[in-house]
Amino acid sequence: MKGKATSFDIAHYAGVSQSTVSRALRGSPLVNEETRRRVVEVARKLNYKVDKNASNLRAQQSSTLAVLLFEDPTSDESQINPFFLSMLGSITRACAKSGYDLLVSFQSTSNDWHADYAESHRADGIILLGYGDYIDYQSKFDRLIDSDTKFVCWGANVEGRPELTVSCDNAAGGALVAQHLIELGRTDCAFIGDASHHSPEFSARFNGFEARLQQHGAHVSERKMATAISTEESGYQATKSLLANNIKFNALFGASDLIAIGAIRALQEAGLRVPHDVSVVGFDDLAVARFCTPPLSTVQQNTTLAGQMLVANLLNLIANKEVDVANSVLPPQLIVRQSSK
Amino acid sequence: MKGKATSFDIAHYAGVSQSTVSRALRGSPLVNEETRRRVVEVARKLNYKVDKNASNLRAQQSSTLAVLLFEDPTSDESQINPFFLSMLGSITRACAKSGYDLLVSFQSTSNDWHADYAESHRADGIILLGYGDYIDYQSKFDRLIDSDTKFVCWGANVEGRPELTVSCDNAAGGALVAQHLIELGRTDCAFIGDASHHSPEFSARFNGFEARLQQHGAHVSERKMATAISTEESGYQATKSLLANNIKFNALFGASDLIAIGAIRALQEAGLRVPHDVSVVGFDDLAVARFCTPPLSTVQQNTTLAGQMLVANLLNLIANKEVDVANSVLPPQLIVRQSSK
DNA sequence: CGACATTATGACACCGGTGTCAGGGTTCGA
DNA sequence: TCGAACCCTGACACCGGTGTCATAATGTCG
Repeated sequence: MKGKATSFDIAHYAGVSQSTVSRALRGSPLVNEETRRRVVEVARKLNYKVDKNASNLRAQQSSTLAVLLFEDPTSDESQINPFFLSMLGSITRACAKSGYDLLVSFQSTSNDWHADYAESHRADGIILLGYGDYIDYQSKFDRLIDSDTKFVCWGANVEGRPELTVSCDNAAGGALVAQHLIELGRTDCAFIGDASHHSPEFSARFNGFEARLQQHGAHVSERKMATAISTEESGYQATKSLLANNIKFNALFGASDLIAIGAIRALQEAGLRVPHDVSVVGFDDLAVARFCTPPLSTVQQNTTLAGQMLVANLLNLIANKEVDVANSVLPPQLIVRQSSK
Repeated sequence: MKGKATSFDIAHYAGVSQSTVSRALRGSPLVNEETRRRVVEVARKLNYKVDKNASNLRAQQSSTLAVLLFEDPTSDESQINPFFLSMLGSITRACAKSGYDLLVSFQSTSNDWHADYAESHRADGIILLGYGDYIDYQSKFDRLIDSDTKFVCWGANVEGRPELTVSCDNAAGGALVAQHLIELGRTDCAFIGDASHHSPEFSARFNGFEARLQQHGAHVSERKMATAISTEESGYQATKSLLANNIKFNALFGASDLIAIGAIRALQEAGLRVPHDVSVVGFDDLAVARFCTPPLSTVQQNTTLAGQMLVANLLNLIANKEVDVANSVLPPQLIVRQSSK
């Protein structure tokens, strides 16, 4: 036997037609139990595996999903945000459970990625991951919708299409942080992140935070906000610039854990004690949060659930079934550790 | 135009045959420049994308690699070892650079994964990642070799086939740690990990460590060794059991960062100060290492280079080209932080 | 016992490309 | 003017499955 065995080989050895082999192996009820046993046996012996390319070509589907990871072009090329890595892990598992394969790809935000994966039939659907520029995305969403590509997106809302998004309730998360700081009596807050419309997730966190503060007569003054992307370095620099301008505060909310960790470094370098002088809270609950100094209070996003939800919703879209929109906004959870006392 | 455009559609609108379309789009020198321009133009307008399934079927290759991640069945299901996640990131990038797609899959060690991905033509080659049971692997390697599947493996050696492995020079890394502790005058060492043949990487680290110690008249006594897999919890438990037996030491080498971080927790809980009472060194240089308390001294494995090497070697195997065996053992680098003073 | 339903199977077209081969048209040298 | 060489193009078989349709074999019932 040269090369791999085909269904014709199996047919030959089992003394049936190729059609019957195909049916037998896919559990068609049209084939006699006895015949099936014989076919399966021969297939096992010849170590036969269905050729996915042939099968997918004919069936016009791929049993494959694609994950596209977008990275902030300004962030460090070599390091991938651990939050998305953890998400990737849970997506992979969820895919496996559903019998789908997973293609992974990194895309720089500027890339002309389009709907390539789906249009070339490499994947049945696409999952988009990344903190990114909301404006820039919208046109790409349109392109995907135009070409009737099935996709779901983490975080960013697709205008008028709630079924395409799975996200954490960022505003509720921000509110949890505010509530926590209020209870600690630390309402003179700084915010490091990006409250503008460029970053829908960060701004939602900020808005929820600010709204809750205002309910208690506090608020974040413009002066105490600094812009950062989700890296330790960026959080460090942003905080440093606040301190350099001699801005005072007794609490700091970092829009992501990496930002908060960078902020802590800046604070400590400036001789401020965390949490004694400044309470710090992050967002994400990365594995790092537990181990850093001091252990970081943060808002946990349930990545396992998020991954399952993304995959489940995408599969529903592909099957033209109803998507559970109500449960696609995941509840965040406050994790209090030493950094906020 | 219902459904996606095919090469026949392009042919129709460009006024040429389907064969010419195929040739034109793949840059065949057989096609006239003027004709090619016309075809490309029409293809762009109709938003045509080559169907990968058809193309792969005919060409009998997939331009896809698969990564199989093995996890210790005893480790926490929900958390993926960050070291491999980081590796995954660099592999993804290396793949993209070579124009290959990447399939990602998790496998429990017990799984009957076999050569499925390659045999069903879903991937041209396979990358194996994971700390695992060496014995268990060997039979699976045989299976892969038997079916002539192209694969490379991180860490574990494939008997007599050095071209199939990319690894860090674990022994050299262990030696670096020993040297460092010797210079600190901390030669009364504990080792947490697995020095048995079950874990080729951990035992290589231990052996290099022990050998260097012995060159300086020291060594690790049997009593000061405890077995752990690569999780924080396991490192914590193992260290705790040593301490419970009242074993004393002034240095501790954790076979991985997660182990070392767990060890630090156990030490601190027991009232021991790191590094004042015990110097702790890990292995991997996870992102966490920099942020934990105290920042962890460790041996860095260059995951970026490792990913590139894995992909490059695999592509060479697929193309039946020579593999750069000499450079497939990557040099480790000692990173000294506070945990070892 | 003939009409008809039921079950199991084979033949065959088809999915959308790729590679081979044959042939039409032009140019160039003899 | 004729043939060889060259360039470009189209026709067609083929990759390895899947789904449809036709049909043979067996069973059921009036």
